[in-house]
Amino acid sequence: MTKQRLNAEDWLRIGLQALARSGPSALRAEALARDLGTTKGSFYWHFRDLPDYLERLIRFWEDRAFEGVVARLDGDLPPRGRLEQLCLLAVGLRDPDYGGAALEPALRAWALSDKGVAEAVARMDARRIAYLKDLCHAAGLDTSTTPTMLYALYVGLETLDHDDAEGVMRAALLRV
Amino acid sequence: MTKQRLNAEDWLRIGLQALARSGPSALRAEALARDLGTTKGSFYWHFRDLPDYLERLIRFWEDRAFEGVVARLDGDLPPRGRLEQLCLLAVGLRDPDYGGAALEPALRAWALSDKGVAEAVARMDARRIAYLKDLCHAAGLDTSTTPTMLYALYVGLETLDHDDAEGVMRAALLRV
DNA sequence: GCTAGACCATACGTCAGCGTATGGAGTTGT
DNA sequence: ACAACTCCATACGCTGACGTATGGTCTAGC
Repeated sequence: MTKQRLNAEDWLRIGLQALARSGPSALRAEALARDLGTTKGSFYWHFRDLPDYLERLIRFWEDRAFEGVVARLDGDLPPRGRLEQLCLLAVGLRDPDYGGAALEPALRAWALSDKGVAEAVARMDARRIAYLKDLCHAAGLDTSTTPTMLYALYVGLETLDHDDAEGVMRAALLRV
Repeated sequence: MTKQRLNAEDWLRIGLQALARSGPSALRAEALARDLGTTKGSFYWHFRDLPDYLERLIRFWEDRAFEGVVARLDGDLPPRGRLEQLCLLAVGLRDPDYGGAALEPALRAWALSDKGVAEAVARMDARRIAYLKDLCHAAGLDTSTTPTMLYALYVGLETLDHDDAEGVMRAALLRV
């Protein structure tokens, strides 16, 4: 039932899923090939080598992880409403095709042993916090600690994989 | 200047440091031996094999990570004061001999690919959150979301390795 | 149907890291 | 001094994973 001819994006998607499921050590050509029901012959057709694949994998994530959430925001809401919607969206639904909620903790894990990944994650964090800061500013909230606090809370809830992450985030939003 | 005869604890300490510095992939016998200025002959003298070492490493952490912080609390403080002291201690000083602030994110990274580690981390999380819940209860605070919120914030700040983690935590404590 | 190119399977060389075997050096007690 | 024990160095075989080489299969276009 799995498709027989693959393209590079199939390999990248399965890579994010494997990363989310089993951590960075799952990013090996032969193991991914098994997941896709093929062999590494296909892998080395679509990618020069493993570093090439990993580099494109991290860019694949980076190209989607910011827009994916922000694009869903309701532009008609006032700043405060958009802030709350953003925080609740972030801790809520994720796309399982791209690794689901476990992806980003695994990415941070990967960043521990790969400088390029660490830089990509740092860029993403900075970008998101800057966006949160703008929203807080527009909503007339404190901008010195609140944006970082909300973001750290998001990262922590994601890491802990807490059942009622949304409830906790909601309680926190009542207090900012 | 490094000591010539080693014991098992030397290997465990260097293991936590390597884990914190470079992630789980650094937990290899020969690499650790280089760090200690010896060879894997010593490693296999003190440990049966790698699984044995890793198992003892995780227990080594588990035996210290809870008591290490709680023992420093000032018992004379009222509950609310102890809660605040605990949160600020947690995001603050760490023992670099045992891996420093980067250790626990690396442990969570490791947990992604090792079931035993995942269970140990889950036990630790549950234990700490239960302790926080007791403190919140004694302080007359909400116990449904606040303990998890404070803990997730701690985990997030630790993961982000934020410069002013203490300031962010302090701001959060003003609002619980 | 045939050819060209895109895509995949398989076999192989290479290397890193595990675990073992064995001998040797250092230390302690007598 | 010697024996016994603790601890470490080194050489070796083995496995898993990377990357290459080479040939096979599928599909599009004519």
